[in-house]
Amino acid sequence: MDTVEKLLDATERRIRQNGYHAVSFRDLADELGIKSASVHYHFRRKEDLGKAVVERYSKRFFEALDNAPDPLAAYCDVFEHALKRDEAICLCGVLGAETRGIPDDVAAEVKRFFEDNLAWLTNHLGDIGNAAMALSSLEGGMMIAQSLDDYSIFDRVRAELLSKAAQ
Amino acid sequence: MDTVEKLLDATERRIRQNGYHAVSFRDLADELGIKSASVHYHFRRKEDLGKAVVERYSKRFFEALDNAPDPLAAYCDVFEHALKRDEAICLCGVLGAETRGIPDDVAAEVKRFFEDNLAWLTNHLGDIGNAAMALSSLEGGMMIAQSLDDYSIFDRVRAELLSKAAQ
DNA sequence: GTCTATAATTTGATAGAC
DNA sequence: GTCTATCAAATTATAGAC
Repeated sequence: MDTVEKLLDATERRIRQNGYHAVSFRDLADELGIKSASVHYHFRRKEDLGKAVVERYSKRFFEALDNAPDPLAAYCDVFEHALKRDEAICLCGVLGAETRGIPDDVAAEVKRFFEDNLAWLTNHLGDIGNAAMALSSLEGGMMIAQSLDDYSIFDRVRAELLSKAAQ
Repeated sequence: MDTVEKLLDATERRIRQNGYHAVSFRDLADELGIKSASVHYHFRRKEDLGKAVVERYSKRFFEALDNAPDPLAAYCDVFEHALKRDEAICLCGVLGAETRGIPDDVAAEVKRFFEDNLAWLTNHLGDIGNAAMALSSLEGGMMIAQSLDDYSIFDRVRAELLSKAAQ
């Protein structure tokens, strides 16, 4: 795997666990066994790296939703995977909470992620109210599960969403 | 108003808008027209300040819920006020997203806030599934509304919560 | 309670050799 | 593409005068 990909991996994990401002070029370099100047070679500014991470995250997110037989269940699955496999919340959930404190072009990319999510959900669920509830509760449920260090609140959110949708 | 109260105000606003790591003693001092050494006189370490802010926030939050005739509507109101009057999301929503990247004692105070919220909601709504949905969707709805710079998603969440509760 | 002064560390970023 | 070396700025925090 090339350095760029490794940098994107390490940055995504660190932002998702600690927040944008808790990620430094030196820490990333140490993790990869290189020097911080080499990180700057691949991404001149920190916001270039941040923007690239969000773009890759968003692309992968929607690819994982392709051709799902049950859209809402598939949608919940993607978030559940992100939470339990990676032991971290949604990248855009972290960055959205820090919106005003991060560079404008990174915040713009996060905004686009949420707009695309609402469009996808509205398209597949047919109702924008249900779309708003699904996105908000899953994002909030991840954040609270992380704070409590207990996934059960996320599981309850998922169960409620699917049971109310079946009515 | 004394310096401690002014510091708590400024810190709360800055964390809620930008995140924990985007708040510095110098910025706080500048806002109050004092020097950063004077901030350290009142709060020796940054985590002492952070913990005090969460404690005050939590105390005020539950005071605002006292004696509400309609618990769920009152609960939504508190979050709506926080979002629209302060033009910022929930303090613990920001800190919860940064959980692993902030000092342990601050994270512990945030965890307690969410535990208390779930207990209050479960007590007043009677069902822990509804409690999980209310807390998660309101927290998530605030965060996404901030990212989109558009409150309508929060308003939809609120409307959905109240209409589903009435069924 | 606030100040000046300062320490020690970390940060994002660049220049130029290899 | 990675390195050494370095910079300017910012950070948390402390000592001691007033």
